[in-house]
This record gives sequence, C-alpha cells and structure tokens, in this order.
Amino acid sequence: MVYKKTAPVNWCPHDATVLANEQVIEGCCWRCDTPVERKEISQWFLKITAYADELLKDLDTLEGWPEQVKTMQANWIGRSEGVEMDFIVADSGEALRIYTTRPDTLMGVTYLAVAAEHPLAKRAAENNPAIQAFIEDCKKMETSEAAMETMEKRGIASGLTAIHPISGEPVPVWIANFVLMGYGTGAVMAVPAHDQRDYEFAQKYGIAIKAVIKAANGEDDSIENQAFTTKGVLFNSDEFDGLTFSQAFTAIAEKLEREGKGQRKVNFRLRDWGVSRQRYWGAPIPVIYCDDCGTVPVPDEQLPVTLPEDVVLDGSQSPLAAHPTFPHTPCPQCGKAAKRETDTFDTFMESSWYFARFASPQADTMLDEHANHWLPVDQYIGGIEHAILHLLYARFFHKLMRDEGLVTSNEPFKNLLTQGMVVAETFYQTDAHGHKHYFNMTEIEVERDSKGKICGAKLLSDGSPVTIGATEKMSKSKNNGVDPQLLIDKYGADTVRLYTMFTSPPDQSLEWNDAGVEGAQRFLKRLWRQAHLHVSAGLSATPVDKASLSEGQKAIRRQLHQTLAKVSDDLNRRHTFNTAIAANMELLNALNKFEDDSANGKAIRQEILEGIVLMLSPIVPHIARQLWFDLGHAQDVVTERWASVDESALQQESVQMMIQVNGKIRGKIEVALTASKESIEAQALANEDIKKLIGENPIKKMIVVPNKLVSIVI
RNA sequence: GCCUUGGUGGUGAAAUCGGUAGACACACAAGACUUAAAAUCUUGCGCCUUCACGGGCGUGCCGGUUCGAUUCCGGCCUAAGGCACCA
Repeated sequence: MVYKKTAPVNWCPHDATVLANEQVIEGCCWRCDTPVERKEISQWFLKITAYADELLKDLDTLEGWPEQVKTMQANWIGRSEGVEMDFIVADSGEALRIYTTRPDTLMGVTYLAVAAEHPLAKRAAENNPAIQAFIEDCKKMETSEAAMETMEKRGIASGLTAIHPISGEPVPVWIANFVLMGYGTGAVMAVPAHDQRDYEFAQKYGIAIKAVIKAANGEDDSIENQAFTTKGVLFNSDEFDGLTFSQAFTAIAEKLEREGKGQRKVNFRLRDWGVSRQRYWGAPIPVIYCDDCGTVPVPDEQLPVTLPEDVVLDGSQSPLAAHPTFPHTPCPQCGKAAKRETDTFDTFMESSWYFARFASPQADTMLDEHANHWLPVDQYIGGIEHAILHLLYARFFHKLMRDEGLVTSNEPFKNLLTQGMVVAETFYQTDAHGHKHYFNMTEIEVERDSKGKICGAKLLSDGSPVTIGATEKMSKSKNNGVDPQLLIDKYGADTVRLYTMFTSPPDQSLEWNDAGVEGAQRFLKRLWRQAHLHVSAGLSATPVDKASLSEGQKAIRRQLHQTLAKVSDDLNRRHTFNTAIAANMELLNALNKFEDDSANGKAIRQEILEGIVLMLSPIVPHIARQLWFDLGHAQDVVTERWASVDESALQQESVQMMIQVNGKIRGKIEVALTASKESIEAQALANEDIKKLIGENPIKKMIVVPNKLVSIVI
C-alpha cells in the first residue's frame, strides 16, 4: 500500500525550496519572484487507487451524505471503460502504450503525443537542439491541473513514427506540454477530427485531420470549424464502417485482443496519494535509509519520531534536511550509520483518522476497541471545500484501518453536513516588486455606493488607496477573516449565535455582513419582555383546559403546535436553522397580539412562552436557561425533554383554496375539509368573480388539487 | 479548461413532493410617545399603471414541457467551492 516514486513539485531554484501551488504566483516564487521550475523528486505514495472501485461503489451506501458531494467524489474517482493498446515505434520496435475511451475513433488517429519526460522524447532530443530547448521549456510549467488545462498547448515533432495497430500506417510522434509522465502511460493517441484539444493542436501545427465518425441523428457533424465529439457511426474505417460506438468498441477491442496488440481496460482518473512534504511542521515519515539494508521502518519502540526544536526556519531548503544531527541515525537492523527520511507527512494524513483516535483517547496503540463502539461518526460537519480531498482521504484511510483490523465499519461518516463558505471581499496593495499585501477589513475604511456595494477603500493608518480584490473564502493568506469577538462584546453571544443561524441555511455560502444583527437582538428583547410581563402578572400553573377553548385560543394553540412540528423537522431533518428561528418569530408576533387575561388565556400564554424557550434553547442557551427558571421551573432547561406536538391542537374544520382560470389566480374559497370534489367544483363555479370571468366560455377542463386549488381552463 | 453548487425586492432570505412568489428579518419612509434624542410601538414598503377599485409585468437571460414552472428539460451568462503541496 506504500511505495516511492518520483513526482513533480514546484521548485524555486533561488530559495532551494519546494513551493505549494498557492505559493506560485504567475509562474514565479511568491517570495523572490524567481521563475518556478517543475522538478521530479522521489516521494512516498499511498495506493488509494487500489480502493478506487470500493470508494466509488460505497458512495451508494452513504444515504446521509449530500448528493452534491457524492457526485463530486464519483467524478473525481472518474471510472472509465476503454481500451489499452500498443503502437510500435518504427525504428526501435519498442511499444508505445496508450489508453483511450474512444476506440471507435482509432482509424482517425493522425498523431501520438508523449510527455517531455518520456524516454522517447529524451531519445529524440539527442543531437537535436530544438527538441532539447522545447523539453527545457516544458520544465517552466506549473504543476496544477488548472494551470495545465488553461495554458497554451504546445508541441514539437519528435521525428519518430509509430505503427498504427490496425492500419499499419506510420503515425508521427509529437512531444507535447499537456501530456504528463506521471499520469497514465505518459503517451496519448490524438484524433483531431473528434477531440477538440487535438483539433486545435493539429490546426496549429498543420497535422492531418481525418474524420471517421458521422452523426447518427442528422446533427451537424462538419469538422470545418471544430471537432465533432458526439458519438455516432463510423466511416472511413475499412471493416468497421457503419458500426455504432458500442459495436465499434467491441469489434476493435476484440481485434486488438486477438492480435495481442491491446485489451479492454477500466481506468480511473484518481491518482495515488502523494504524502511527502519537504517541510518542518508535520509528522516525520518514520523511515530510515541504510546503504546495506535499504529502506527500514523506524521500529515501534523508537516511535514517535519527534521534531528537533533547534531548526533554522529561513524559507530556504527543508529545515529537517539542513539540520546538523536529525538526519543522522544508526540503522535499526545493522547498526551502521544511516540516514533518516527528512520529509514529513501531508497533514491530510492526520485528519484522515483523528475522529477514530478521539473515540479511543486512552489507547496505548493507535486505536482500541472504544473506536468501534463509537464509529462511524453519526454526524460529521465541515466546509464544502473538503468535499473531495479530505473526505475522500478519510474514507480511504478508514478502509485501510478496517483491513488492518483496527475498525469494523466500512465508512467513517454516516451523516454529513457540508457548510457553505463564508466569503468576504479581499483588500490589498501592490508593492514595487508586484507583491500583494492583504489587509483585514478592520484596517481599512470603505466607501459604499447607493446599493451598499463597496466601491472604494483606503488604509486607515495612512489614507493610501487600497485595491478591492475578489470575494472569496475567508483565509489567513488573504487576511479576509472576521473576528466574531467584536460583535460578541457588543451584543452578547446569544445574539450573535441567533443572528448567524438566522442569516442563511448552513449549506449555503454567505457574504459576511453584520447589518442585521440588531434585529436578532430586538427579537430577544421582545421575548424577554413578553416573558416578564407574563411573570409579573402571575404565572399560570394550571394546565390548558382543552374542553373550553374559544376560537381565538384554538387558533393560537394551533400555531404553537404547528410551529413545534415545523421546528422539530427543521432542526432534525432539514438543518435549516434560519426557518426554525423565523417560525418562532412569527409565533412571538402572534402572542404579542393575543390579549386574553382569562385563566385559560394565561395558561396558553405560559404554554407558548415555554414552547418558544424550549425551541430556541439550542441556539440561545444563556437567555433560554434564565427564562426557563423565570417561567417557574426548578430544573435547568438543558435537562428538559424536547416538546411534543399535541395532534388535537392541529385539527381544522375548513381550508382555503385558490381558484385559477387559465393558469392565473382569480379567487379564493373557504372549503370544508370533508367537502367532495363535486361540491368544491360547484363552490368554485358559484364564486361571483369566477362567474364573471368565465361568462359564456365553455369549460374545457377542471382540476381539483385537494386542500390547495381548483384550476379551470376555458 | 474540467467537476459541483448557487443567481428571487434596496439587503439577508422564504416558498420542504410542479400549486397563493417575496414568510421572517434588515434598511428606508410616515406617524405615536418624548422638551429633545435614543429605545419602544403603529403603518407602509417588488416594478409599472390607476384618484381609487383594479389591471399588467415580475424569481439571471433565451427557449421548451404543463391546466399551472422559483421548482422539471435544453442552451447561454454570471458568482462561489474544488482541480491532487492552502488545509
């Protein structure tokens, strides 16, 4: 499950250090502006691809996960069915292996492309300065997929050809900057007529474009301006002419298999997980390299390998590799002088199993049986930015632990709630070197236009102008976070919690703004005042007499119990805290208008106030605790059971129904709950407004949706 | 470039399974209370039109399905998240 191979990193030759993708600004080091090079270094990998199938299949078992996240993971794993085949290099006879999901376009291949690091490219570069220069140039590329996909696609002919496995024709081999050695086989086949990237590349370099697929459904399949990428019917393909995609897939795969030139293959987009980091702040990878014994794991009794504290952190080199003593240690097997691994683990390594360790904190080993008692995690909550990497690594690691006998469950997280990002504007100034310095909102003064949008900003300290950057997720690097403490100091924690929960549902991203926080405080004040007016008028200790309720009393009790049902559902199932709070605001507004000093009225007021306090206690615990005592309870509200809905209070005798004529709302009627379809229709047609509208027009159609509306088509 | 999710009043949002668009708030305006201000309370508040009653339009844009579309389908624009070393 663990192996070493070379993989590309961003290398700053000036600082002699590896840079994260985020630290590469327009192809240059963020610190010294030196152009960054792509460098292949040896790194440790975990074989997550061995679990690709299971990670994909088990997504179906995650019923408590958002569809969005499961879709993203499925696409990331990217299972594809295709064909792997060899093109034979004409001069040397070596096999050039490629993989394609479109074997139906095989007869349209007009060139092959290999990575700059491919052995074939290296061979072509011998005695060819132009190819050498091109390969050298390819090193100046960023490693991120986004950069790869958006950069200019360039290439150079290698001068070599390879034999097409079916036609036997020679096909030119190109060296291209968009093919990577580390992914797949480092070589691809190109069909310009039926792939847009290949099309653009062929146009640019004057390579032949050969159409072999025509539309099956009469769609425009001309390739004059762009590739035709829809699956269709083969032509120009000799024995395969007239076949559909799936027929051609089978026929071509079988022919290749028969002739020993290729075979069907399932591929995954997912790549193995590189866990080596050339950094100080991380868990050291516990491995020792011995000249005689090779790669030796650090023995259990020597674990953990702890970080030295006397390191030089100057941004140049790996502090561990540069440390005078840390790398030097005897080999655990033979005792001879050996060298420690100085790379540390990717931090995702630890975040992949911390939840299991939290469940067995006393364990002497990695985990004990307590982990199984608690796992899987019932409700996991995290930002949507973790939808793929963290959540996929954790799922993989959990399966690894299962296969090592450490846990018994297949998945780590039963239910998942992904929070939206809180995003905020960024503000920066650019210095003489072109570096951006980000300022926090508290350090600047903003100008707003009539719509409240920020349209200008200057630094508070010296009044110098500040550039307004993109609105993005709050982060340390962009300095666009907000400290809630300032608001808490001003309004109190309950108000800030209430406001935060009320602003939007948790899975939605949010542009932070505290403009409405006053409203949250006003609501809590109104609740406090209502409760204390009630208390000072003398609490009601008697239960509601349900047998003698007036219409008004029935109505407000119905609202209370409807609210209880809704809030329970909002909190438990929907996690929409904003609508749960709004429903309580409506209930309090109704209570404000409920003027009833009778004994039963008082009892109802007590019932409603207790209901609101209970429903809000998870969100505003401090004020709820105090009000609960004030309402006459001896026990803290946190020990109370959640309120139950009184079904009898929900009952209604009639319901309001809309009347639509030709799709527009034209009237309303009050209908008894027991009314038949026929009597509802008759009542709708008897409505004066509707009668006038229909006039002499014949009724074509009439639809009755129970308890909702009557739709009449004339 | 690719994958995912969103776009509804001046603002944050609601409409849960295709059935009253804008609940609940913020902001704003007018009024009450006050010497005054704050706080509080009341009323109004999508756009156009109308003295009014009312009428028309309206959920990013264009088109489609349906008796009926914020909701479903196709295309486009746009913002955010991710793209394997920010974590």
